[in-house]
Amino acid sequence: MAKSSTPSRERIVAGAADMISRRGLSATSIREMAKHAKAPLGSTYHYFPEGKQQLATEAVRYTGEWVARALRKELEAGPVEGLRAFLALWRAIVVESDFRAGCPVLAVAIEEAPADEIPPALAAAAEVFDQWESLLAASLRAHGAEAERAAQLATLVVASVEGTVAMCRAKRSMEPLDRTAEQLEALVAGAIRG
Amino acid sequence: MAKSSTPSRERIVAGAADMISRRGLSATSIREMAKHAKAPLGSTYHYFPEGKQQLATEAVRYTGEWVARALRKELEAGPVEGLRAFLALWRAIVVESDFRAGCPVLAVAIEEAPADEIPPALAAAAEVFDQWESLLAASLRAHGAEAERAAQLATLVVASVEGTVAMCRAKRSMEPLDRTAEQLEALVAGAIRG
DNA sequence: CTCTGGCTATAACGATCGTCATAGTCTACC
DNA sequence: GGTAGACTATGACGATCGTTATAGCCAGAG
Repeated sequence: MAKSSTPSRERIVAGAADMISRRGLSATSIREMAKHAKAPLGSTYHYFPEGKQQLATEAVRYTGEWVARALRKELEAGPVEGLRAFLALWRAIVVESDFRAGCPVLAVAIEEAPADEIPPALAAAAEVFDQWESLLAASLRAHGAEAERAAQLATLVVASVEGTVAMCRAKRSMEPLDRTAEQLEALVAGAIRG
Repeated sequence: MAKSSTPSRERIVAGAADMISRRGLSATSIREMAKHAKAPLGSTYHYFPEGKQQLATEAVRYTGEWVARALRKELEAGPVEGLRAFLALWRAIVVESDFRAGCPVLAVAIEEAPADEIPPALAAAAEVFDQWESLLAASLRAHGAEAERAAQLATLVVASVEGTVAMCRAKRSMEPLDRTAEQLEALVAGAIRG
């Protein structure tokens, strides 16, 4: 085989990320994910033999990589431009879904509360947040921001955007993101200036 | 009857809020909520005849009121003190649950993505966010902050704390909240000074 | 004491869940 | 052309979901 490298597997992952971002992890069944990706149910267990956890983990990582790629590219023009791209990206997801979709990474991070062990999907979410923060912090430092402040600001950006997206969905309004955007842009601009 | 006003009903709501904050709405069953509150399943439908939606709605409002009460009290000492109390409150929830609990309002806000109509629990979440923002913004304005800036900052505080709590849970570390706290305190202090 | 009505106990309803097993199809290579 | 192995089709498993129904309990009012 091999030629294939069918986008089938990737379609499932991307579709899973989308559905998780709308309804949360445990409200999204494997059957629905398969149907949404026009793949048979059997295929999901063929590609993801460890079941739902594996699929959720890959969906988180997929989203993480997708956002990180956009972030890396836009950060080349500077931290403010990177921030603006980050904001625009989430704005588009919320607007284009008519306030129904958000961030699948946050959705997974919130729904996993095991007693004994850490599920892989939760660990993946932590790594994705770290990755986004690292990209922002590195760019801030490269433009003159002090290290500690850069780290703090990067965390604030990721956290507040995640929270704001959820608030926009609840309120069915983009005003929270507008407000957060203005504050964050001023903060980032100030950090690389002084 | 009437004398009763048994705390039974309230116990169910409080327990539901706690469980939702740990596992999310759809991962929390009514049976488990009843058991957690040591109430029979029948009672749940007696007190909340509209079922899970009603219970979720009341859990959101219950949490909203509880936080708002703490916020109102501590804001009397000023915006910075109010912010600190807000941060301490969420810090305690995360730490005392060993990173397993978060904010039930956020959990509900994220898990509801209906096609046709807005579920009452989601509307309640929007109102709770609004309430928290209003309290913070009013305090900021009362201490000299310009109105627009106060509103923006209030949104940023609520959103970033919500997001940070989720990040702390995923990373199993309080570092994100430490960083966010420092940034927010500086911002609030700056806003009421100039 | 009787009776009323808030609360509980118990069982069931259809639906759907995650997961697995098994047999079948198809394609790529020898 | 035949064989291997990737993928699909189908159906079942036990469990659990939200919800409802019905019968029973038990305190307080008359």
